[in-house]
Amino acid sequence: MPSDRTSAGDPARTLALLWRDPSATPRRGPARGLTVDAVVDAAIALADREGLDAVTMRRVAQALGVVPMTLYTYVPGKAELLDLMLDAAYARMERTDSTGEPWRTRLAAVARENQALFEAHPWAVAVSTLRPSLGPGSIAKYEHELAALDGLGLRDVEMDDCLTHLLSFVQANARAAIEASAARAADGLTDQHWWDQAGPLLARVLDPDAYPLAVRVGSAAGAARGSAHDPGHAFHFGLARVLDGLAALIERAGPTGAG
Amino acid sequence: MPSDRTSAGDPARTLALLWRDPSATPRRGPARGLTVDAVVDAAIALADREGLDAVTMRRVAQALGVVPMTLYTYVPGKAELLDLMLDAAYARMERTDSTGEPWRTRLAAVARENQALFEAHPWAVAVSTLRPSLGPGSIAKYEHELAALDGLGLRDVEMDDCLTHLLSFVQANARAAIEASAARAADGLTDQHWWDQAGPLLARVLDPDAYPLAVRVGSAAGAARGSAHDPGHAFHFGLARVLDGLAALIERAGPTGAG
DNA sequence: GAGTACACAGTACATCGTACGGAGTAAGGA
DNA sequence: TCCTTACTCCGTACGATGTACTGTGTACTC
Repeated sequence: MPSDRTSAGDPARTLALLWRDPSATPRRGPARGLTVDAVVDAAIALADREGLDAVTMRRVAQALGVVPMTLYTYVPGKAELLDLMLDAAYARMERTDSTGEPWRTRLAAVARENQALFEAHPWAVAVSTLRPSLGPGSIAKYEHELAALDGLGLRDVEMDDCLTHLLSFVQANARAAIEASAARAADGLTDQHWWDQAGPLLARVLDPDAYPLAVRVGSAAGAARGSAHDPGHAFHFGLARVLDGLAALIERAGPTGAG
Repeated sequence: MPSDRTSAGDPARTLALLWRDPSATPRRGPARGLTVDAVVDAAIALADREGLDAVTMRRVAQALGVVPMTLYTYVPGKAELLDLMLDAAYARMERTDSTGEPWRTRLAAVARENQALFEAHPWAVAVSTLRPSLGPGSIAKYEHELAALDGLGLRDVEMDDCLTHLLSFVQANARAAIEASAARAADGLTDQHWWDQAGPLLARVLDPDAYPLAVRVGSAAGAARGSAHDPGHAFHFGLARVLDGLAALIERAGPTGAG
């Protein structure tokens, strides 16, 4: 499988595809039986239902009733298909209008929108690169999210820095949540079963004298996660920290439109 | 390729392997020609030199002068090999002693150690799950890093929260840096070349009236990144934000050992 | 000394992305 | 009008992956 997630192909071609540029649709030959959107939608549906691993050219083609190679007349390769999927997901994100709200409320809304994206489309965190692919979805999302940082007295570069910082937190948090639930699902082990298996060795090897903090804090954290605990705890905690961290910058910049 | 990065195998077996438990080494039969460490080291060397994609069972075996299937007498599967690689990398991290320093200095040191890990072993960000696999390397790392948060008046769970928050920032930052440089290397395009190709369409489609903030801020950010600019800018910016965010929590908790 | 548990090799299979070539179709220029 | 050309769609095929399975020979245990 030569070069999967590299997107090394002609960037102009990929951009034209992302923007559905007419130059990308042919003028001659038989009518097409499908559309790029149909391919992308089928791939997204598959990824939503069965995860990113299920998105193979064969399975997507099967869902559309065509033979695998047919997809290549719509899309240069799988990497570009993934780019298109992500941009489509971006384009369809809900964008709450929070103009007039204080900046913390606005940024919290942005964070929650992105969290919702990753909750609805867990595959998006694996595809997302944080380097926007400059499709219409990315740009619309970027524009919307920058609005939450506008009028705070930040310089342009700082606005981008702050947004990147916020989004990278949400993505890291989503990634952790997804991997945790994937690990739980992969080995169909209940926590009890897991401890029965791993406990004896762990108890022998995790010497509280050698690792006092790790054992104490680790078991406290494990107990907190394991018991009936707010599942979105890490998100709330982290978001509060991120906003506090930005506050030091924003409130120094000048409360022009801070509300 | 059934089930790659799932680590679904027997957790006890994996743990025994991580801790090099004697129960994992056999008592009968011919002497082994290799060791688990030799396999892990070969895999790490390969990953360091050619990236994680080059780490295939065949290539690792080749580097060791054995046939691919031989590796399976040392390691249950590839997923476990990756776990072992990560834990070995954790174990070998430099751990600067910063006791006595103020907490910001201590946490900054932790952040830099992790950044150095990802710089030396870029594959580690792809393997790392933020859910520690409980190997000796993970535990030693956890113990060391918790020490930077000890004596600040934080509850145990908060210590874990803060550390997770800090590490997840470093990892997200490293991921972005790696993907950026990978994208630059993948298509051997210079930035100039890229703009020649993509510029015309982009100029036509990125209407400043439709996306005023995106165009303005995006080009400012792009110019800042493109020109002679501190390459670690995002790290410094983000770290400062993270520490400011934790400060609100830590300094409220009580400056017991804040220095 | 017998039986067992193991190391190591070789072959084989399912799965992946996609290169390649052929058959048929519709638009553009003569 | 017809031929060329550009295109769609299909089928086959290739190299690569992780690893299950099946020997064959070795060294420890009783």
